[in-house]
Amino acid sequence: MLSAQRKDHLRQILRRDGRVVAKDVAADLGVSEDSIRRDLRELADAGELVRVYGGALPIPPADRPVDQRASLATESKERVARRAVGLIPLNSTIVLDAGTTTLAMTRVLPHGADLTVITPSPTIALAVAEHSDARVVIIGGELSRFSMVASGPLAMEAVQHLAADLFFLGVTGIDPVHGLTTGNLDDAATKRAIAARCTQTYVLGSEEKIGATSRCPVLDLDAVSGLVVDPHDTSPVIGALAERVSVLR
Amino acid sequence: MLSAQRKDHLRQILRRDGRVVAKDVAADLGVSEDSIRRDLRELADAGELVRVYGGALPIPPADRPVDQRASLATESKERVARRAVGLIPLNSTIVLDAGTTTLAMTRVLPHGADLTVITPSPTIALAVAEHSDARVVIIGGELSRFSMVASGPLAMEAVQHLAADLFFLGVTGIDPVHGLTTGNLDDAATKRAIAARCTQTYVLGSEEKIGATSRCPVLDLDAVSGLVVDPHDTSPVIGALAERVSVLR
DNA sequence: GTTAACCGTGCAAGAACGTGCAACTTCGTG
DNA sequence: CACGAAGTTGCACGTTCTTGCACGGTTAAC
Repeated sequence: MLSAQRKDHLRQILRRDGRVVAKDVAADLGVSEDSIRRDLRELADAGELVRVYGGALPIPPADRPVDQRASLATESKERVARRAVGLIPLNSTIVLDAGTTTLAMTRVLPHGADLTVITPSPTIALAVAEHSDARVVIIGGELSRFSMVASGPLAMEAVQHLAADLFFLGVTGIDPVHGLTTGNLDDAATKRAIAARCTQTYVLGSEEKIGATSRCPVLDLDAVSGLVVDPHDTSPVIGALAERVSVLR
Repeated sequence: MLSAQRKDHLRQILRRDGRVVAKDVAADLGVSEDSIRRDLRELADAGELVRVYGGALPIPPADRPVDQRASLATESKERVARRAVGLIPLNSTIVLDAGTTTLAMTRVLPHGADLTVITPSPTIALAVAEHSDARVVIIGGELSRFSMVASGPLAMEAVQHLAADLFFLGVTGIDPVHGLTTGNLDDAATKRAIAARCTQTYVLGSEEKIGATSRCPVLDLDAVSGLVVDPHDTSPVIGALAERVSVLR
């Protein structure tokens, strides 16, 4: 096991789980805890994580350089993103919708997982290319000014030619009564078309979406495979949602 | 075992396993570790991988040639961009290639000109949407890691369905003998396909491209409608180019 | 306050490294 | 064909880096 590779592994665990336990990793990789501790110390010196008793944690947002903090999602979105990334199997093809939560997902995508990421959003496409080694396929079409996503007839046609395992759907409203809603009619149609071409569809439900309703219906709650929510979210609406859809937290 | 053959083998292992362990490969191929180390060092010098203690790893995504974002447009590029934008008629449909010069064009696009801008580059798409009121159409396909442009079979197919008045082509080499060249084979094919679907093609020739030659031929000089160069550029090569193509400055 | 887990440091063994060198091959030239 | 130049390869050498262990101090938990 190469030292550099070990560090990559540590970074990945940190991104996936939000923490690193030195002892566990040492046992996992079959090396001494000393080596892990040394790696963690070096990564901490490089400013990539903070060392704590027993392992390491990500750098708290407040301590990060400002340029990083500006483009950061809220903590709720980051937790949802982490949970969602955990659903991605190796060697799979996934579709990432536009949105801040999916953008947060791009930062915690696993390396070396042989992923293909399809997206209608130029922003997401660039972010995936920058942060991971996944193949990136962009769906063409006219950019909707509303959401900066390819939509319209060109996009609808492009969608007909794709197929994927998972679709991570972003909406602006998730409500037990009104279902999944978003603000733009074209976008809603594109989202539906993508969902129809994917084996499973998961909705990303960060805090502020739960219980909200927008103008354009996208899908019914029972039309999706699951709803990924913030584990820390205690909203009672989630209980009501759970009666109609499988809730993952 | 030839050195070049060995290097191919190393590249292959790196792609397959995501790492190379010098000792293992040496044993596998029946050559000394020294030779493997030499090969790895050369591949690292060529920027194909990063050398680490014990072997080598792929280049981390963050360090790849993302010249688009990093480098600001030089003054030469800005003058070329301004001259090129002057060629755009009202109510037209144009294709903007990827590149820093086209990126500079997005900042000086006219407002209220009822433009449609088609592009295979997510970066350009976002820039156009931000700086102008043009309709933006993005060409889908697999993102080439080299240039962050949609290319490959999907892009080729998407290109067949478009039509435009003007194509502003970006290349990395413009030479009287070798013609128009770029660094990536797939990209070159995409550029050719786009040019075939546009009434006119103009090449953007900022200073550093004039007289330069890259590996992959894109088009002959006489296959394009014109070459837009920096009015301040006094390179004698431009004279030689003018014999084969109409030069606009 | 006691205990067990965790930490940092120093150290020695081993692995990997770069360099210089000699033997060998390849290639171009006379 | 002969010859020399240039390149490649493996080996030897000293150097650097990594690793696991031992030891004593520190921290968290009970």
